[in-house]
Amino acid sequence: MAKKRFHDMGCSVARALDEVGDWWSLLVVKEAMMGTRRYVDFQAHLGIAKNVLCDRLSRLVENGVMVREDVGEHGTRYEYRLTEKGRDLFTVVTALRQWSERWHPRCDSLQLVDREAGAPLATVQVCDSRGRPLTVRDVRFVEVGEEDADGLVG
Amino acid sequence: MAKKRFHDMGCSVARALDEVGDWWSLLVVKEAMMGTRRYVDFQAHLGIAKNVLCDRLSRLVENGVMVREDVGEHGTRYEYRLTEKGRDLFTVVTALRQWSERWHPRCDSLQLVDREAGAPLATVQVCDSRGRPLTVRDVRFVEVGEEDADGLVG
DNA sequence: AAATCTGGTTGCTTTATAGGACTATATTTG
DNA sequence: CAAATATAGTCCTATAAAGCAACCAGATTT
Repeated sequence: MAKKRFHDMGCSVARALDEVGDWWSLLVVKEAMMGTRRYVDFQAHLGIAKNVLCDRLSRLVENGVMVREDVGEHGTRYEYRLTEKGRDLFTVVTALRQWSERWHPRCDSLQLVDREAGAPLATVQVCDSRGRPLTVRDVRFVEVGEEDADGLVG
Repeated sequence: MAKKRFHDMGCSVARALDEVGDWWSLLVVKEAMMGTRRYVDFQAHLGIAKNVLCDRLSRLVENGVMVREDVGEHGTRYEYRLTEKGRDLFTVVTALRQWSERWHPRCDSLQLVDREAGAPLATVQVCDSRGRPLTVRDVRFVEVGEEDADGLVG
């Protein structure tokens, strides 16, 4: 009767969600991407309960998405920072952000721009090997080593 | 003491996760993207509890991510299908899939290929307005209407 | 007529989450 | 020097959500 976990479902999407699909997890990652590093700041900015924050940070550290570093020059002080693996979730978070902006406009006052030019980012898209955009209807799922056809989606 | 929802946090990522960030929600969407349409099939393929599946499907329909269609030619029969909004989550799901494949190789036997060429997809990336790949360290978050600087991430 | 299929609902148990009180160490303030 | 503040938690309790099995109702198949 324990909460079902997804890591053993033989599906990479499930495996990913097992690590970052909990309530709050991706928001903690997103907050870290905005520069937040300290426990109290995560707590204040997100409005998350302290014990839940504790649990999420621990799990993210366990899974190699973040690291906890002692920076206690003055007093008890730690920093939670994204690892390479964590920073690599930028695509996921940005895809979510853009999806949200397309379907619920004006719910956010923040905009992402590239640091160099100050211009808005391009839309994240799934593309084929030659860079042409694809929808879910343009793809097939094949067993590695086998051929497999399936119908249209939607 | 009710579960905290994210829709009113003034953050588009939070808003997105409020709709599809529940345990199981994105897996249901992913399953639909693979062609599954019927209640019993979602249940069998995912191994999700029936009442939870009920709740997730209802919420996805409420939020316009899926639709429930009566196709009861023979007996009680409905189909749950993705809407345009739901299909638009393809980028998010694919980004998650690719992230997972990078960080936990060989946990899935399925591969996505484009229907036309049969070739694997390109890697989903965040790019600037001219198509050059960006990491989270290459972006800034600005208040719309204002300028705002922030430090490096990670 | 009985069994099966489909799409649920209900009740029960376990786990998660929210919120507040509390702690321990270290630092800053008066 | 004493008191207040800061940081990073832990512990406890109440409510909500998840998992599981049993049950149900209409329609179809056997």
